[in-house]
Amino acid sequence: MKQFGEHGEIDRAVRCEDCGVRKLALFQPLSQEEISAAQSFRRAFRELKAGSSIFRQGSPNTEVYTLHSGWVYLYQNLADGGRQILRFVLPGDFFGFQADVGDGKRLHSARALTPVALCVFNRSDLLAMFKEHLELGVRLTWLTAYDEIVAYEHLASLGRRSAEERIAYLLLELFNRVRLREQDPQHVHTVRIPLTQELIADACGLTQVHVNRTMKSLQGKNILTFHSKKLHVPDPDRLAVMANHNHNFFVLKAML
Amino acid sequence: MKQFGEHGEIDRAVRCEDCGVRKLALFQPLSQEEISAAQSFRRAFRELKAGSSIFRQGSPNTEVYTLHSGWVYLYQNLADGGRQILRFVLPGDFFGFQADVGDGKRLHSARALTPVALCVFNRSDLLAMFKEHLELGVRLTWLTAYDEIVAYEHLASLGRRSAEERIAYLLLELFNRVRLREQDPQHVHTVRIPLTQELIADACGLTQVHVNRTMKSLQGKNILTFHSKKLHVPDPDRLAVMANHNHNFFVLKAML
DNA sequence: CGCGCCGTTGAGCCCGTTCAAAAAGTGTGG
DNA sequence: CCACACTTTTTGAACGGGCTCAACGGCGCG
Repeated sequence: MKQFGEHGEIDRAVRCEDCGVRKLALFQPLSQEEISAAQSFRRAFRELKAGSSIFRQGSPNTEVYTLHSGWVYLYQNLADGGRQILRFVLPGDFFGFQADVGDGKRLHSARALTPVALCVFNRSDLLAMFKEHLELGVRLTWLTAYDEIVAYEHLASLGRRSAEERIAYLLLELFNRVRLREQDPQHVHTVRIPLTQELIADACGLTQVHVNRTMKSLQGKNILTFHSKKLHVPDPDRLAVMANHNHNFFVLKAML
Repeated sequence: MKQFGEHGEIDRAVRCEDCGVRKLALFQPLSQEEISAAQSFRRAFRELKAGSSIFRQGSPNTEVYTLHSGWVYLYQNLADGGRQILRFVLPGDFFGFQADVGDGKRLHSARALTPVALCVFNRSDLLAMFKEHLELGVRLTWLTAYDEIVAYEHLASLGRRSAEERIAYLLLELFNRVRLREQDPQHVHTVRIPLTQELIADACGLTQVHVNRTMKSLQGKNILTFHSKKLHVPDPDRLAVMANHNHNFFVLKAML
């Protein structure tokens, strides 16, 4: 048996084959054998309070994670005190896999937005996983490539979109990602999004004050409401028009 | 033997083991055996004129490429006519590998900035490459993860940086990447960068007019000069300060 | 020479920022 | 259940970085 319990507790850890978020995760379309292989590589099941740091830029790049429950965000701190959020991580998502560049240090930080539970793997085990279970390696590559195209969509958003469009796009994306985790996505119009206006601002490259005003305006147009962490979208198609990020919306839509 | 010559000519294709850009490429740290395996998977060696389209968003996602010579850029067209450049591709770089999302269509476009020569591979052969040569698969994953962190750095740039900083950062990055391809990088202070101000604008999320004014100002501060495609940087460290993108610079520096 | 692409310059405007302060949650302990 | 502290949201007023629109200049190329 593996050494669990470094921070988390073994008895609260779910076995991979019984895991409810697995259908969304790294190990989704895999055989029983591959799933137990994955489980054998798991090094810890770690539970953290909201606001905890998971890793920081500059720290050694040794672990990778699957988020079991809660929300995580990846961000970069800038010299002038600014912060850019790079990605929001939802249950089932894989994160923390970063190319090794020279010094083996993290280039960005990860923090728990809510209380979270993580499945922890050693980065150094990945090569062995590759060797023993080709499908796991292929899947890791696919996930990394997927994160890359998502990052590219966000690049286009930050580079070329107005405040209104950026916010609409971010909320639409999160709305759809959360809906995906529901049993009947098409009929869900209200989802819980545990963000503050400041976090939205840091993800969209705007100030909190301007996020407030812009969301007010979106509300005035009956595109969405967002109160006490509940995002309500009466007509997702109208929000998509607002986001003006044509084709990507169809991608997200196709996954529903 | 494989069917070459679809667009390019077999006789101008270099064998992988003799290839000058290989040291920078996907197949860099590999054994002789793996290199010839890579070569056996190459489907074409394709030469294109400056301005040619390599693939377009919406087209089927079937090929991947190594750039043998010239410059390529990846970009996304937006509904309102705007354009965001996602990445500049230099000789030896791998590109065109995109996660398959539902419909198997490209999410962005690629275009030749200069005359280019490409080594073309079939996307569908990648799995076989994985199976037969584990190291090639690991390397592909590493490269994809590397592209992701580069995209994240650009996200931070577009989200949180001033026009001056964005331009300084882009030019510093390209300066260092081109220098890497020289025999004695540390002593090179002038490199050829085949960009127009409009392309710089589309990469930095600015207008061409404002790029012009900002570069003028950088020139006035003796940070750099850029005339007839020649970028001269008297003191890269000062440019790095201007770019204000602290740690990433050290990454690029470490690779020199 | 003439055409087209690219770079340069000017004037005015607007989106988003900055600074500041108040109001409205939200959680905690008594 | 209230008092208190802290976080988050809301609102106002003024500023400014980057945009828009427009015209001109320069250079390469057929």
